[in-house]
Amino acid sequence: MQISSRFTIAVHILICIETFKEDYKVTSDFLASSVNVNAVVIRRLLQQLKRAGIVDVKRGSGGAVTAKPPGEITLLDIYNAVECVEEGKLFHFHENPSQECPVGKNIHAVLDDRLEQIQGAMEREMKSISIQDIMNDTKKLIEK
Amino acid sequence: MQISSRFTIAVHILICIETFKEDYKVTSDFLASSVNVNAVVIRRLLQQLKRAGIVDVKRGSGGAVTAKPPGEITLLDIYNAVECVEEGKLFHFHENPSQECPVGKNIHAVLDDRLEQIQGAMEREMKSISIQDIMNDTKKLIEK
DNA sequence: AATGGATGTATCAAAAATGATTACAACAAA
DNA sequence: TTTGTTGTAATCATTTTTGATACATCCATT
Repeated sequence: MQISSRFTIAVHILICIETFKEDYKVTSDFLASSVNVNAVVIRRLLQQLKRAGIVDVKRGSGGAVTAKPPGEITLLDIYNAVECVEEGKLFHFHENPSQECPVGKNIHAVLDDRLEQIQGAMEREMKSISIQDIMNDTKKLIEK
Repeated sequence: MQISSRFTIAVHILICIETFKEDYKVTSDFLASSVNVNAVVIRRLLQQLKRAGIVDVKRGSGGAVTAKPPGEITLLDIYNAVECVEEGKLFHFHENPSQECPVGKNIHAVLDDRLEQIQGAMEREMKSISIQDIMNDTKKLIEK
């Protein structure tokens, strides 16, 4: 199955925060308008990003800001923050392969490393892209 | 969300077919026992693998065999065969970003390439691993 | 200290995907 | 013709996601 839209929405949120931080108070309603989803979805995501140390959210007066420089926030950080899968495992393994069958008994031993290798390649690529990178592209497009 | 267990089950199936092809008729019931899921789940997967040209399944008399050498069946082939997502896209994009917002309007333009880059890294790694590779490891473990 | 705008979070509902299971027609070989 | 198997439809339960409402909590400002 696909990786949830939480991930692309979270990236969208961070780009918004950085783009508008000078000119607007970036509230969950503001973000909800840009992304076009319910404000509660945004608040839930902001909580996850906050727990991961990526953003700060102010109660009462309101508004979200990044908690560290955009160059230090990678897509992998965001993925890990919002993709709440057990131990960050990309692949769902079938639960109870037969221990009587020679193949069933060994399937984990022969597959686990390969799956990690694949997931590792994906994560390496995610780690190589920062919010700053995407901000640079965004600025260029907006200025045009 | 995670990639469905259809993927690991499909790999398990193929390893079973190759491991037992000399000694048993590998039926959906046989495979269901090793994987420990319902036989219909196996049959559905075998159909998907068949449509992708990976296995042949015999009606009536029964049994499944690989349709090409295991060295030519990669994990990417299997992934594409069973992970029935629209256009094979790994990431689910939020549907309707606001066209009024400068960020919403451009979010696809700035993200699509990056997402493809990540997915590409994953697929490259999947393509580098064949059923033969996994068979080699499996044989070693079984013989021990 | 009252107010007003915002967050944090619980709860419920709806939609989509997964996976289990039953049932049975179609098929092929003995 | 019998037997074992595949191919596939139909149904159900479960899980995950996403949408939506509601409201207590918070905090800056008046």
